[in-house]
Amino acid sequence: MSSTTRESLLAAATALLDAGGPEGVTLREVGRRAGVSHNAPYKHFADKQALLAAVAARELADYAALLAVEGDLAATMRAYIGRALRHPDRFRLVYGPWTVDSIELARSAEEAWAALLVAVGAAQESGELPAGSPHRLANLIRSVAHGAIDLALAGHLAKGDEPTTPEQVVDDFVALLHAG
Amino acid sequence: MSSTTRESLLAAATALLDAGGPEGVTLREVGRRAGVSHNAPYKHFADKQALLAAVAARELADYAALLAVEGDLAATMRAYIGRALRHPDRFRLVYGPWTVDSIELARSAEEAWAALLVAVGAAQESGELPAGSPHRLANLIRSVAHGAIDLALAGHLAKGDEPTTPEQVVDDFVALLHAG
DNA sequence: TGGTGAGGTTGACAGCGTCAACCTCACCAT
DNA sequence: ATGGTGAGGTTGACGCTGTCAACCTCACCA
Repeated sequence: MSSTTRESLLAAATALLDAGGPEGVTLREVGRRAGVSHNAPYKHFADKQALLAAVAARELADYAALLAVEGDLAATMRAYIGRALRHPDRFRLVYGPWTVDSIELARSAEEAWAALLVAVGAAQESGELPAGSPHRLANLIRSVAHGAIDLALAGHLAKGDEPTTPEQVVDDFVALLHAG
Repeated sequence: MSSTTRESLLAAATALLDAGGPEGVTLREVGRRAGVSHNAPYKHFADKQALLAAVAARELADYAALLAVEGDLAATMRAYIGRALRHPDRFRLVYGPWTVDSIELARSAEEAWAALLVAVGAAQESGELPAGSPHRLANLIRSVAHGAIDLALAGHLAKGDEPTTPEQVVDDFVALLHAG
């Protein structure tokens, strides 16, 4: 049943990612932390990429759950931004350059997208968002949030003037949306 | 003057990045490509991060130059998107997780930000963009473009429906801006 | 009861980033 | 002229990494 070792490996990998960024995640250290040999991870994951993909899939699933809670869209996006800023390395991992394609990861992405679409649709019905293609609207708002977060993480949002937060950017965008 | 070896190292690193992503850039291979020993790079760069920072600074300077050409903002952003999509790994490197802070990189970032501010100011004067804080407007448009590009590179823009391009997202945003 | 496969082990391998020591030679002050 | 010095290059070593191969164990089922 749900071999606990696999769970320990995932937990160790996540902890290492949080603590030391992508460079900090080493298959051998993951093994050590999980209390197994340096090669045990290969009994549960094809290779390092597969392990990281599993970690990313979990984080992405959490994003999906977060986007699925009812409420106004502005609050939902703030929650998303909050989680991303709280776990920056996970965020970067999720949207990083995947050379492997994991079913698990793809399904989490699908869930997140579906949840966002529902939220946008609801916001349109409640009048919070203007009418129009929900797909395009969802892609737009997603791009704003993602861009603001990623730029903030890279230290490029505050360039030249007083510090700007992703929340501020998204709020500006929502205000603009209301004006239209 | 301007030791050519340094230039060769940068060129080799850039080529490796383009060809094999971040994992493809190896200090030893960079040395081989440049026709020097595996330790020669250390005579020109403190470590691997410093070499990559120099590559990133160059790309960022190119972005700055691109943002500085006169023209309507929509076209400028399309040019930016075009270059990012043409060199995805450089784009990711530039906005990646820097643990070192290079003067060169910081200055290129400053240049790019300044150029964008000028472009936004001009667009406001020409009536292409609405009035308001140019800083906030610049951060917003930058976030949209950056987010759309990064999501597209991660394969997350086209999820669920027919393919969506970053250009489309930015165009939608500009249209929204005009409506307001 | 015997075999089999999942999950674990140890040991090896090449490649990596980096450090240390050494060499060479153009260049400058004496 | 000459001596020293520092920039730019070399070779060799170190420990760490991802991965492969071979082996062990033991619960479980035909």
